Amino acid sequence: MKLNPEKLFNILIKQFGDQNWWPIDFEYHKKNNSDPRFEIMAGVLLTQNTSWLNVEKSLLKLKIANLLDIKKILKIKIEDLQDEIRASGYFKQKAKRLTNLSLHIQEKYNGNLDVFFNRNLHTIRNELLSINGIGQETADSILLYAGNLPVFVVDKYTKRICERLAICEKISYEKIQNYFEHELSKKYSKDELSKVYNEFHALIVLFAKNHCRKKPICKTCIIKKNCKFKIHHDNKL
DNA sequence: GTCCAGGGCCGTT
DNA sequence: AACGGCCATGGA
Repeated sequence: MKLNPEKLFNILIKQFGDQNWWPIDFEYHKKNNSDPRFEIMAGVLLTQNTSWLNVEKSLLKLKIANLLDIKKILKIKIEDLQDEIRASGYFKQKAKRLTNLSLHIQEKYNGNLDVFFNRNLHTIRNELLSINGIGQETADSILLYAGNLPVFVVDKYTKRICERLAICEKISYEKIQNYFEHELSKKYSKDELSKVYNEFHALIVLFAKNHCRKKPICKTCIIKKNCKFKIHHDNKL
């Protein structure tokens, strides 16, 4: 059986169930009367090439300092912001990137995320891409998880899994994204797509962390019969 | 000690 | 267009 995006999605969701991303503490934002979407945007930036465990440390420090807010990010000194996010690495770059994003939304939309997200998807995407420090994956993760907009996110894991499971070749970000969105939009209605893309990417991350690592753990992998990756380290098959 | 993690920018070829 | 160096911390 040759895998395609829809089959992979069905296999993963049957095995692991709904993930209900983005991982976030909504209670904090209720108590604090703050916008959870900004925590998601900050988390997306901080997790660039960085383990989520380290990002959680930074997010916790930002909460304790009461800094998960566009205006407050813009108010404090950049050195102090760097200190708060040191645990998630590249802290000088990422402090600048958090500032770049905050400044953009503050200046163009008076910090109003409703106004920012309530526009054409591609308009927002191009705008995000124009901000230094935001590339395609970061932009799409913000659109999908903070904006609840229907975009399929392609990351390192998606590419790795696509190659190993022979779903598609080693091709560009856009081509993988177009392929997945094209296939899935044939099977799901417009209203379902945001949820499907949301769950799918979360499941890909989970599967890649648990099994399809750089050095894979194949013994307990549920899809190994479709895998063309040669080095099954712990595989007694 | 080594490897790796939910990328992106910038300069060179 | 494609590639390499760089950015940095902390867990396995």
